[in-house]
Amino acid sequence: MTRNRPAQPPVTDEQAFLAAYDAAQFPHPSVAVDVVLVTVEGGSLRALLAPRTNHPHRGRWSLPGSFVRMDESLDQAAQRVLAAKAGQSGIFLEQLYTFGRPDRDPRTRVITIAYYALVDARRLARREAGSQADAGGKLVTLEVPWQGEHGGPVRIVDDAGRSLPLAFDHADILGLVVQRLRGKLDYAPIGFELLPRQFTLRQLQEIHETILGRTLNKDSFRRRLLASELIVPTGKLEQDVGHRPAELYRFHKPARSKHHE
Amino acid sequence: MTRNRPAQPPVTDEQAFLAAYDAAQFPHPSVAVDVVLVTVEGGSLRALLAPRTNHPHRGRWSLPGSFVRMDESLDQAAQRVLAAKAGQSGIFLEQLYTFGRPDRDPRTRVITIAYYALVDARRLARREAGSQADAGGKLVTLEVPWQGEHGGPVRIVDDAGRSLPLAFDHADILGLVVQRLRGKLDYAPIGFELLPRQFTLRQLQEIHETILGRTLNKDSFRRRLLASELIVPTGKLEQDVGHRPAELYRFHKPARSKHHE
DNA sequence: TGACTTATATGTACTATGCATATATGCTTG
DNA sequence: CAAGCATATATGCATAGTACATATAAGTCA
Repeated sequence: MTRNRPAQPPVTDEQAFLAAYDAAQFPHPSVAVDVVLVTVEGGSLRALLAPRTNHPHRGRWSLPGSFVRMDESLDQAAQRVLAAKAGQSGIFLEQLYTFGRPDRDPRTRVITIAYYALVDARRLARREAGSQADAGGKLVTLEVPWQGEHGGPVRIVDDAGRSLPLAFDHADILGLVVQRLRGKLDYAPIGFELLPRQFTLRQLQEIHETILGRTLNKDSFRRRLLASELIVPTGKLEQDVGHRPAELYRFHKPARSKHHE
Repeated sequence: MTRNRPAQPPVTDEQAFLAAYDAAQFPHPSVAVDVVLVTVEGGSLRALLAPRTNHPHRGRWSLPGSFVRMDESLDQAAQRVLAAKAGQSGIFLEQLYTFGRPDRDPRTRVITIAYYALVDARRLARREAGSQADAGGKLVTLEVPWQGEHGGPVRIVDDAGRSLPLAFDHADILGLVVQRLRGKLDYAPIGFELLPRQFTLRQLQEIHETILGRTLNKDSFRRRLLASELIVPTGKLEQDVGHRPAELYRFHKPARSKHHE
């Protein structure tokens, strides 16, 4: 260990340090999860946020989150937040990235594991109307000021088009969600998570276009999806559309499985 | 700091809970970083691990890691580990995933943010010989028992081909590294990180084939790389190869930038 | 019934890729 | 020093995927 380190504990051998480690003698950071609940509505990406009612960053908008309890996994903590703040369960939820700048929360050191969740807009609206589990949360529109997978923070605007201030580093978290969605879209079946069980190809294409922030070629999109065997036709047609109705499809999960923690 | 909480705090409103939150009254998990230092050598993926000398999982092999200090970022903690355990700095280092199963460490709750680092095998060998910063760490070979991006844990074997036992959930961490590398390889310039500054196309192809675990078409690989403008010819040729020498190229960083925390 | 709108199908040019073949070049060996 | 060797580099061609254009089908609505 040639590196000169500050006065910190005299660690000459890290293995010995780990063995002698006493949870009570060393300051621990707080650990939280923040969840970005994403949906697509009216050609826009939308996320659930709430204005802060207390001290740091009062009035600025922040993501639903919670500290991680000692007896739950990170995934369980994120599911708990999702259930408490949005009344949602059983939906797509995946770890995004862990944010840990020492000064990201002025009160104390808080490391947060960010998650993102995807849900059909209609289902979210139904649930939100049924119970008031939202606790002040609102769906706001995401404005992405960059193209492709360049990355960077995003802005949020309310339904009147006014820009809203964001708390902590939540603009970065939202930006990374968009970057991740754009990157995963063409190799992972995530578009389906934002639609009802049955949907038309046009609806799926609009989901993709909204996420990517650009238009797609209709024929190529059709052929690619139909050839992918990710979707199967139901034989049913959409109803009450004022023109020739399109066939309804449903998602057919691929055979290969993911494996994580 | 009490370990077991009496009754869970009466959380009816999460905002109020956050405001009333006192860092000292609530048990915090320990937070660590683990670093997977990856290199490619002799057609195999290799990673730096060390046998544990103490209590839990004594004798099993584990990744270099450290607890996160209160005044450093997660990236800084990972860099510190890399410098202390491998004598490496200024190399590619990126966050992988955060592992937090409550029982992943039998001593206490430890949440670990896993990083992976990529380095040229020759550079690693040079540095390792120069200083003995390794502290018991050894390069072991990764055996990947799955194809493509299917995912799953991996095995490690020593230079004699013997399988070695892994500590904690480190088999999962290593597996996710391989999965991530395979996924990123064809859209992110990571192959170059495993080569010296100047390299031949053949060398780069061997890096890709080792990571992907399958052979690639030589001509397609050539054309795709040359068309990508990620590499520029140096005009120099490789030396002492016993056959016609190939031209040496160097990596030319693309204009677009990444943006993270 | 016919106009309208969108879905669905077909055709064509272009591009990327896999595969095969031909040529170039530094090194090795007799 | 010349011939052979091994690999690099270049070229040609068939195939697959995609962008773009056009044609046909099928519901709705006046």
